Amino acid sequence: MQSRREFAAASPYSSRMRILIADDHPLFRGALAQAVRTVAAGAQIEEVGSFDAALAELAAYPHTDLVLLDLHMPGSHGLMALATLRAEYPAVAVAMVSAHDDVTTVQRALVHGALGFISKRSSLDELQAALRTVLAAQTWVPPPLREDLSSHPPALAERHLAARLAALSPQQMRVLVLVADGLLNKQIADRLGVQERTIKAHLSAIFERLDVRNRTQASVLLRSLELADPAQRLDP
Amino acid sequence: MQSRREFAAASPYSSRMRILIADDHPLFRGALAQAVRTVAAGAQIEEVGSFDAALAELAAYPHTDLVLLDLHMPGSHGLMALATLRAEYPAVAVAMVSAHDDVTTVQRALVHGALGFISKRSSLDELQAALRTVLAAQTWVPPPLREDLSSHPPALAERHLAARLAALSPQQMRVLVLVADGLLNKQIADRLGVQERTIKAHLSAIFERLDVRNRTQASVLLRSLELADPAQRLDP
DNA sequence: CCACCTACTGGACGATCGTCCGATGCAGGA
DNA sequence: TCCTGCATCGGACGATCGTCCAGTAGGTGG
Repeated sequence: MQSRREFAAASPYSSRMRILIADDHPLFRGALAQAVRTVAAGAQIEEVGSFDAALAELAAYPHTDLVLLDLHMPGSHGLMALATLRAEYPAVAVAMVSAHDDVTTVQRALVHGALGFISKRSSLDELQAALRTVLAAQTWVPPPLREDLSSHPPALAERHLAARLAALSPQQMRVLVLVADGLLNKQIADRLGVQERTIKAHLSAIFERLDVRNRTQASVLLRSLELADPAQRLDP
Repeated sequence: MQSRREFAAASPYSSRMRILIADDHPLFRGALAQAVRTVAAGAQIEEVGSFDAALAELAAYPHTDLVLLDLHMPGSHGLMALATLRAEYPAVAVAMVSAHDDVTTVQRALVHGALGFISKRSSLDELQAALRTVLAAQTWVPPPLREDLSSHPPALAERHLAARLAALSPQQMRVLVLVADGLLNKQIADRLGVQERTIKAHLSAIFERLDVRNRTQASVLLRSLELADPAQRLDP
């Protein structure tokens, strides 16, 4: 799949590996951390429960080796979180973690730069195997899906979309995310601490790279990374 | 669930029932038509393979009694097709038909005005029971999901979204769809055969009813009806 | 009949958008 | 070192957006 930069397997001679676990389910997050400790004894593990917290953690420690990113958590709009993270930290490997492990979703995650896709329905053995694989900078997908994935290449439109989004610089991606929230240029400028003029310059570049004509079309492209959230029952 | 108008069960004394089957899979479409013929002998059945064709058919025969609408077909962006159809023909009952029958999707379809949800994985007996139910203007959902659906009410945000979108007039919905495609006001005006001034007036009303401030936020709302398409492999 | 909604249109106006020209400083790769 | 990309900013300008004021016409239901 397309990747901005090759991931390097963490060398045993280097400093301790740093692994960030981002999942809003504390129990599963803990189980994930325990599994990581089992397969990578010396790893330094951080746990967060929201996408914003994950971004903050990465901002503090940009040299993180691997992020285990839940597909559905507060602030992460499906694959938008993956794209944001890939734009901001191209050198950081990201493995998606989700129970929503249908072929198309896994395929989309890989196309958009995920190193692997770990199913939450994995057994402990499988989970550990998955972690060993991604820690060695190898792609992992749930075994039952491998045949389907290899026989059905991703849609051309999806790869095209991924290529266009991957062409954006980190700041451009930040601007695009805010545009897709419906903010005005002035508001985006204030949010990012720059002049409105700068936002306009970014937008012109964004439109050119995404091959669109206005902000609405650009946000449609980004929003297409949104996935239907299978667990959006906030109303008891 | 919310509905603009109550559906009336087709009276046996009235003229023949008119049923529109919209599904891009010819085989399943035929099977569906056969099942309809079995449970409603005298019904007049029309079959189309795209959402645009469905709209054209309804434009020609607005007095259709029931539409069996595939969730994933060319031109229908997930639940956007349902919303469009409900806005245009509030009196026409719509039953969604899909193999993508997870609880959340079914629930969203009902919230957005579907009379029922028929799973493509149904047996022939179940399919006929489902058709009899929706033809009697009763809600149908796949039996395995009924317990889940009754115990988990839909998200407040989803109902709020549905209420706002259902408040739009047919023409306003048409405008919104084109806005969400990134078209300029002038382009929308040309497409609908009116003045740009009129589009602006519609947009002001749309923004007020959707409680948003600009076209980008409005298109985000509409696009949230989009579902991840499980079968978007166009690339052999 | 009248109130109400829908659809369409007009003038005017400020706000916002997006692009054209240009510029600077900085970091990283060839 | 040179070159490219990134990020920032400026002026100017036309295009577009969105709202304020207003009006006409048709259909529907109480």
